[in-house]
Amino acid sequence: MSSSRGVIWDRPERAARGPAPSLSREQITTAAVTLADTQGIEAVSMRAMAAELGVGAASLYRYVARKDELIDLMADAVMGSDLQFEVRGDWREDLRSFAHGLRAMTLRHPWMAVPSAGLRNLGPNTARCYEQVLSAIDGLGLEIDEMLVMVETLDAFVRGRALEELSEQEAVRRSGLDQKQWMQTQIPYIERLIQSGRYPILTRVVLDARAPRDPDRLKHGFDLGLERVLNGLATMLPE
Amino acid sequence: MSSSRGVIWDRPERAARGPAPSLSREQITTAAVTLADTQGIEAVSMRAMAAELGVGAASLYRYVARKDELIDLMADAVMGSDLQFEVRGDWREDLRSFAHGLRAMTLRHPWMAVPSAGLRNLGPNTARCYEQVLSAIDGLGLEIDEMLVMVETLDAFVRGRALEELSEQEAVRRSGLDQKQWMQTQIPYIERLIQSGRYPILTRVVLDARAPRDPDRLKHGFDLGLERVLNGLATMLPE
DNA sequence: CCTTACTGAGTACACCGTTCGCAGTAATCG
DNA sequence: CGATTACTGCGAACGGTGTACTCAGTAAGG
Repeated sequence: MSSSRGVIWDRPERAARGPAPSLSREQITTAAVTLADTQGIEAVSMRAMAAELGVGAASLYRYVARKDELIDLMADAVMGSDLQFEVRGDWREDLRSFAHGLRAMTLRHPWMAVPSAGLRNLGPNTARCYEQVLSAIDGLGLEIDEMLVMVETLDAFVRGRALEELSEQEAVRRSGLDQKQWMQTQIPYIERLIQSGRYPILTRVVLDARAPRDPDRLKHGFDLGLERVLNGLATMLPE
Repeated sequence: MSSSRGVIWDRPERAARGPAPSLSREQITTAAVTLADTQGIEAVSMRAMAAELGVGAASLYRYVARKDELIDLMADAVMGSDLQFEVRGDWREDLRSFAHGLRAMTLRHPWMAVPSAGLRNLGPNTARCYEQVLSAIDGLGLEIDEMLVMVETLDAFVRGRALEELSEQEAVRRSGLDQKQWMQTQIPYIERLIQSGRYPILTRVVLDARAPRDPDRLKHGFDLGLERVLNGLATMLPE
């Protein structure tokens, strides 16, 4: 049930016999990514995809065993084309570059933040990215297991942040309202929270913190947190 | 469109006039949580919920404006009843306790890891939890904005880890196979990756690392990463 | 050249979230 | 005490969804 036979990356794109497919995986994938970026991931339905590509809905199942596999293709394609970072030799700078690249990629493709598109199926592009980031901390005297912990920890931070950063944005988008209007719907509740007196520190957050009023608060929070995480990872290094 | 009027936490549960509702929010919420825990979040449909509660599907819309609100209720209920941690006065121990509690909660309710159930709508229980964890780092000489960064960073790490830890488990569950069978479907692909020779470090991971063979690898990775993150957060403290 | 194995796709099934309208009921007001 | 008002439960229906089945058509291998 997982798929007709094995992982999609192991199935040949074109069969040995029979007529040539009228579509390519790449064609389908880029169409899906464009649709997801512009209309949201929930707009990527098999029928919508088929319409976009000018074929019947059922035809797509010649290319993909289940919709999940389409998502896998999308995720790996984006990892290949949109995740950019540099490995120059300074581990800290390199990991920072990776983190920024991963964040930027996720913000460009919000649907990448949801777990259905995780590293569930390690596509070739995804594998290349992790190979690259691992190479940035290779030769520092770390065991391979320690290297894994390091990358997984950083990855978790970035993805967790992206989740936080996108959750509000997604809530706004789904409500159909614009940012301002949505804010208005939240204000009365927040005020009631404050007036209840049961949340003194959250009250300070709302009243005193710069963050809620800073348009770049998410970016700032990310950058500050990232430096702390990198500080923490530095404590893993030998000596 | 966001909801009939305002946030659900601001709407009274029972109307001033008319017959008494035959269900309560709590009843609906606990039924939904149980269903999500046992059958997966995608099994939580309005019809299934209605059947479970012995009412018509449309009746649920007397309690909830959209399905999203039901998810909000579920998330906040779990934050209230299943997220346990202690604040004793040692900030590091307290944040560790929070992290462990948050991870345990997420593993017990995998659907909590997806962004649709994030802190999108800050329910009363969710607010109480964040109030509590903020109190653990109050009085350390940090600005309120710095306290926010600290909590958000830790939260991001834990949620990101939970996403990683659950993604495989979710993939297995959705495939309908058991763990062993699913593993078998992945092996040929992994072998091809290795044999391609393009991923030398990933090859070392597969061949040399203890992690892939360690049944507790996820817990270990979490604990190790958590200590690094806490080390990093310590570098935020004044002096 | 014929067998084999594929491709495209119409149709159908079993779901899904949500809306509408209507009958019934309880609290409030005059 | 009506009458009014505002609610409750919910059957039916609308427009979607993923996907299985089937069948005709086509290209390559032996």
